[in-house]
Amino acid sequence: MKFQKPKGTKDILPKDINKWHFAEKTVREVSALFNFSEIRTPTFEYTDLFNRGVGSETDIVGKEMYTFPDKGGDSITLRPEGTAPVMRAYVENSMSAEQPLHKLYYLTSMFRYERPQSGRYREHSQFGGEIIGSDSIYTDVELIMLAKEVYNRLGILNFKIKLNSIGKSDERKSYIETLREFLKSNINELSEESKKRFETNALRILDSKNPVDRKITEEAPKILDHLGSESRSRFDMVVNELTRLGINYEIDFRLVRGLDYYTDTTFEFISEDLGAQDAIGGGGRYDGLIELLGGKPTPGVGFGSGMERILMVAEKNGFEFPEPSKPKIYFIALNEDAKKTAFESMTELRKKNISCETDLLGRSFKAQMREANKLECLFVFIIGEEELKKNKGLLKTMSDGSQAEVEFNKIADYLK
RNA sequence: GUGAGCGUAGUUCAGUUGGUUAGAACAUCAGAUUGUGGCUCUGAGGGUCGGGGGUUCGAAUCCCCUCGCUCACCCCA
Repeated sequence: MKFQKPKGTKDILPKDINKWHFAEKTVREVSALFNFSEIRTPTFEYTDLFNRGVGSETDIVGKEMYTFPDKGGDSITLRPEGTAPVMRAYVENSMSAEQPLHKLYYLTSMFRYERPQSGRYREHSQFGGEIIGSDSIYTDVELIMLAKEVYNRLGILNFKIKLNSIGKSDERKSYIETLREFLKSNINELSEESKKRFETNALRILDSKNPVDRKITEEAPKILDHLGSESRSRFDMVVNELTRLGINYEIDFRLVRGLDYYTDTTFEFISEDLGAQDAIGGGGRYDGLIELLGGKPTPGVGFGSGMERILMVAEKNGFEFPEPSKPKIYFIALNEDAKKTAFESMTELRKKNISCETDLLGRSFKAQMREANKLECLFVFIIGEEELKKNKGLLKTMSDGSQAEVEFNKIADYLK
């Protein structure tokens, strides 16, 4: 095999494409239902956007980015996540001047240089939503509802919603001190990774999968108990509203998220039908991000959700995707003149939005019939020498085998 | 970056303690009296057994290297 696709990428072949089309259509329909508008940003950005926006201490920026110098010497990075680019576009295009509130969604590829495994690719497709300009608790709630609706429409019902709040930046800072104080006595027992994090990003020790780490952090002070009263009551209001709307969730003190821009509410959608990579979506508030990127202080909240993972869960649940459309009528032409006539008729039918197909391999009558049958065409239109003489072809209905003589320019009238 | 498992036709897989031209099913294509599909029957094409090196009279099978895939760690969607 001479050429192979790069590691962690995939070809989506025709036999699978209808699943993608349906999932994408669902995302767009539900987004419209919630009055979200699509935004498209470039596939690559200047590297600095992610260094500043996502945080240089995060793993995504620290070790997972596709970064390279372009021919002019600028450092370019393939977009590893959706929020920072959208916020950059929001600021750069002065979108706040048009209207105070924006509800945006995207559906596009993300790139991360990681070792592939189940549910993880180097290029993967993500849909996400962002609400910019409001700090209302209803924005948090609405995003969760949006994601949930998309999942539900793809037959995904058995997922958990995990919630937490990591408060404002100063609250988080002081909590981290509290956490460090607590961990200090056990620091030697922590995993190597967590030891490093003790200095750089102690919060992340909470979401370590290492059993020893987890045991130690089980008894750690909870961030929810260390929030200011405003942040705490805001979180309670989000939770109460979700309860009122009948949404099931669980509060998880370990849910701290790996991107630096998050504040207050964080949430994740977890499916038990996946392997180790079990998050089908996640997000949270990022009230400081826009200011960090040079805009006016503006609140925001958003989430991202992996299309491959969504499709995996949908398939595992046996969701029945709609069948791809088949040509309605197959033209069997038995000689050159017949072929010309067939193409005239097909041109007319296609103008009328009727899908049709004919043989392009010069195969026998029988083989063409088989092909029509395999394509599940409802009709076959046969043109041979006799038909050309009569100026009428044979329209065969495949379901019952009946045939009728039909003029070449009147076929559409007979297709019901 | 670390670890484990796995690479045989398009696909799913057989392949006996190393032994002759590497098999099956499905799929593909072509026929089964001349211009008619599904079912059935017959036949055909398709593999440098991931690649390279080694051991051996002889390697798909044993050893080494390499590439790839898969899963897990890490991290995240």
